[in-house]
Order: sequence, then structure tokens, then C-alpha cells
Amino acid sequence: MVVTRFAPSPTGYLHIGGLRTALLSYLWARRNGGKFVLRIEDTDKSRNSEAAAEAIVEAFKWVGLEHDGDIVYQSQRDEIYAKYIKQLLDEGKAYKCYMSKDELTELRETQMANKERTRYDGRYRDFDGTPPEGIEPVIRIKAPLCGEIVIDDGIKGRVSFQAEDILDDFIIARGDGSPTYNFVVAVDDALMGINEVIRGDDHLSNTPKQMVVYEALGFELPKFYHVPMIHNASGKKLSKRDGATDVMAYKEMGYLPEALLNFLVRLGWSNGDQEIFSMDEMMELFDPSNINKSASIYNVDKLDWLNGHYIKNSSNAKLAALLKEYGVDVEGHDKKEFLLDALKERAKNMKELAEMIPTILNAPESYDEKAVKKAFKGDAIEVLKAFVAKLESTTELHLPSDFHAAMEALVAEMEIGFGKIGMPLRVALLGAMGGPGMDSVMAVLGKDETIKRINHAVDVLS
RNA sequence: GGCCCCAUCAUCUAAUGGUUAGGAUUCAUGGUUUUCAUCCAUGCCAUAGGAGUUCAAAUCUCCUUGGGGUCACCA
Repeated sequence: MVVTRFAPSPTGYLHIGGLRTALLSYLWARRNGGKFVLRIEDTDKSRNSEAAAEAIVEAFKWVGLEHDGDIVYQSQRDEIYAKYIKQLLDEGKAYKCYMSKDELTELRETQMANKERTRYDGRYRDFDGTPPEGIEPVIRIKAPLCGEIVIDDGIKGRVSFQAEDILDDFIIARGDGSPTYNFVVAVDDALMGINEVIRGDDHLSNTPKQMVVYEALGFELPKFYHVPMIHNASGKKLSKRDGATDVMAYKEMGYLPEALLNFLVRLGWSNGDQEIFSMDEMMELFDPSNINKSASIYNVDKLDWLNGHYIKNSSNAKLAALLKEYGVDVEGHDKKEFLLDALKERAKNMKELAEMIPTILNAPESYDEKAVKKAFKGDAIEVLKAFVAKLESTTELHLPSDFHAAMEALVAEMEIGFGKIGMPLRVALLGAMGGPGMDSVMAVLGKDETIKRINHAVDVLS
């Protein structure tokens, strides 16, 4: 059984890069009928926050990712870590180091001055004297001092390190006894049965350290997939400074979760020429072993295009329900089908859609000067008056096509072009150029409101 | 700086030794339309550079260059 996980540290909101690795882990677990678990990495007591963990859960909920089982909080697993630390100590695979922080910085400074790699020098590795007083020791793990360490990565392929280049006896427990990241990650992944780790490739250089822990504890290694980063426009790792990285900000901006997920799954992964993926298709097709090796740049244009696509293809019922979250309630409007049919073709996001609605439902308070100038040349007023007469004399006016027929009849009778009625009508009904077709607008407004708006415009503009 | 990773249009990507290097987004042009948008059509645009292997290289090897990541008692 495939078990994957998402293991964020709750230092803030869920960001877009995190959502991507979560999505990929989720998809791979689902495709294999496995499990996807969520673990909150809150071992650093000075930085964790409950609100942040809740924010992550909220974001998961919004996009519809479901984790299996209870959320695991590392802060609640101190006894487990303590047990394994003790085990390593007892087995002589880890030891107490009484070096003070000052001594450590001093060591680093001399190493830097000598242009050496900064590393712990192992001075307490085999210490059996009397420890110095007033020092709370840290626990260090005995890492191999030489030899090759190979990661058989599912994306990057064979990645090889030399122990002497990258390892030293790193700290697994702080002076206060709390365990550190590289230790708890390995312990938890192993204990939770995670056998496929899909995470950002910024963790690639941590992996050898975690492998040291696996080895020391006799745990079986998972399969690693290090997925390339998402970069900003200037090619750097996406960070909070790059604007919209908070997943929930995308909701506010009017993005649909399916668009965001579709966008993210296509970053570094593809299935031939396919651009549109439903959640079901993603779950059926996604495979981490054909993720690209190179980083991809985050590009909003494509996300906007996808979002527009998903809005156009959403049912009116769904859009109406969603619109409430953007402050517009059209569920009670009897012409909401006409309204949404006309508007969803033109909205790039839900916020835009929400903003368009009052521009149609509310009568214009003024008429745009430029539009008036353009539309009210010649006998526009007379045409509008004639159109009112035409509407009044027509009984069956419900569908957009009914109103369209009325317009057609008028232009035929008056022997004028469509623009002669279309443009002034547009200004009369909406107050400006732009917006959906007049037939749809009139169908939404209904005969009475349409006539009322035209008459008002005729009064004001003649 | 050490170590590691990466390199196809502006961007996301396809092509796993043989294609006029394909698709999508953006952009431009044209069409549709009463306007704007949508939609449709067309167009522009790429294998970082250099060696080598091979009948044949975007694809394999090496070098160069460029970019990124990481080097904590953070995660």
C-alpha cells in the first residue's frame, strides 16, 4: 500500500508551493488506493502557532484535498522521540555534546577563516571525561565520516554525495531536550508507514541526514521523489514576497479550486497535449516518476485562462451558490439562468463575475459620456422610441431570442443597421459600452424594466 | 565559497537516437458580434555554447556558461 504525506511546518498560511506537493502526494496515494496523511511539524515551540495549522486545514478543505486519519502533531509526540533518542544513546549511536554555543561559533569562524567547510569537529564523540558544568548538552548522532551516500530518487535519478563533503555529527536533540527536524522527519515517516515521500527538492540535501537516522534506527527507507521548485518571474524560489502565495488569497481573488489544482498539476508534469484535467483524471493519470527535473516559473496568465475555462463550464446552480461567498446573491432571482448564461462566458474569475451582476441588475445612475457621444448620433432617440413601441406591442417577450426577434423586426422595418439600435439601447440599459448581448440583458430585466430604462434614457438624453 | 540539482519558444510543456521540433498560455492579425469579452482562424517565437560518440543527436558522453537549491540547538 502506498502511503504518502504532507508535512508542513505551521509558521503561516499554506502557500502555493506547499499545495502543489500536497496535491501530488494526494494524487499518487489516491491513484494507488493508498493513504495520504497530514502531519504538522511543530517541534520548534517558539515558532509554531495553532492558527497556522488551522489555516492549512481550511485551505485543504477549500480545494477539496482530504487527508486520511487524524492529523499528526509532532508537538504531541515528545515521548516517542525521547524513546528513540534514548535508544540511540544506549546503543552508542548518539552522544551528548557539551560544547557551548559560543564554542560552536568560534569553531565555525576559524573554519571559515581557513576556508574550510563549517562542520562539527566531533570533539565529544568519544568523550568519557567529566562534563563541563552549567551546560545542557545537545544530543548528536554519529554520522559516517566517509563513504558514498546514494539517493535513488524517483525524479532526479541517482544522486550521490560524499559523506565527508556534507555530513557531520548533527544535532538530533537540543539543549532543552526537544528533537530537531531531520530526526523527527525520519522517525515519523518511518513510524507512520510513509513509503513514498513526495516533497520539494529543497529537501534533497537534507535527505542524507535523514538517511543516517533511518540507518541508525534500522528503519526501512521510503522511496523519495524530490519535485522541482516553483520559481517566481525572476527565477528564484517562490516566497512570501512574491505576492499571492497564500492559497486562500486565491479564493478571495475569485479563483476556482479546480482551476488552481489543474494549474498546479501541470507545473512540471504533463500527459501529452492535455491541458484540462478533472480531479478524477488527475487521480487516474498522475505519476510522480514522470515529473520534470527542472524548476518551473509561476505564470498567472495560464491560471487565468484555466479559471475562465472552469467558470464557463460551471453550472449556473454552482455559480449561484459560489457567488454568495463573493457578496452577491442571485439564487432568488427568477432570471438567474439568463443572467449567468450571459455573464459566465465573460468572467475571468468569480470576483469579476460578482462585480458584473449589479451593473446589469441595477439601473444606470448616469450615462457614460463617451458612449453617449458614440451611440447617440443621428436619430438614436427616435429609434429608441420606436423600439419601445415595438416592445409594447409585442406580447410574448421572455427569452433572449424573443427580444432578439424584436430587434430584428425593428431594424428591418426602419431599414437601419443593427448598430443603430444596439448601441443606443446598450447605453440606455447599462449606461455604458461593454457587457453582454442586449437580448440577454433584456431577457434578464424583463419587458417592463427594459421599457422603463429606455424611457428614462430618452428623457435624460434628448 | 563547498556540495547537490537543473537547462526545448516570453511562460507551461511534447518529442525517451530518425518529426518541416508538436500543443497550450501570452502577444499580433483577421473573422464572428449591437459593444466588450468569449469563440474561431492564422501568424510570430525555442533545442544556452563547444567538443565527442553515431549513418543519424533536443535526446548519449565530456567541457564551458548560465540559473537554482542547500550548507542552524529553523522546518
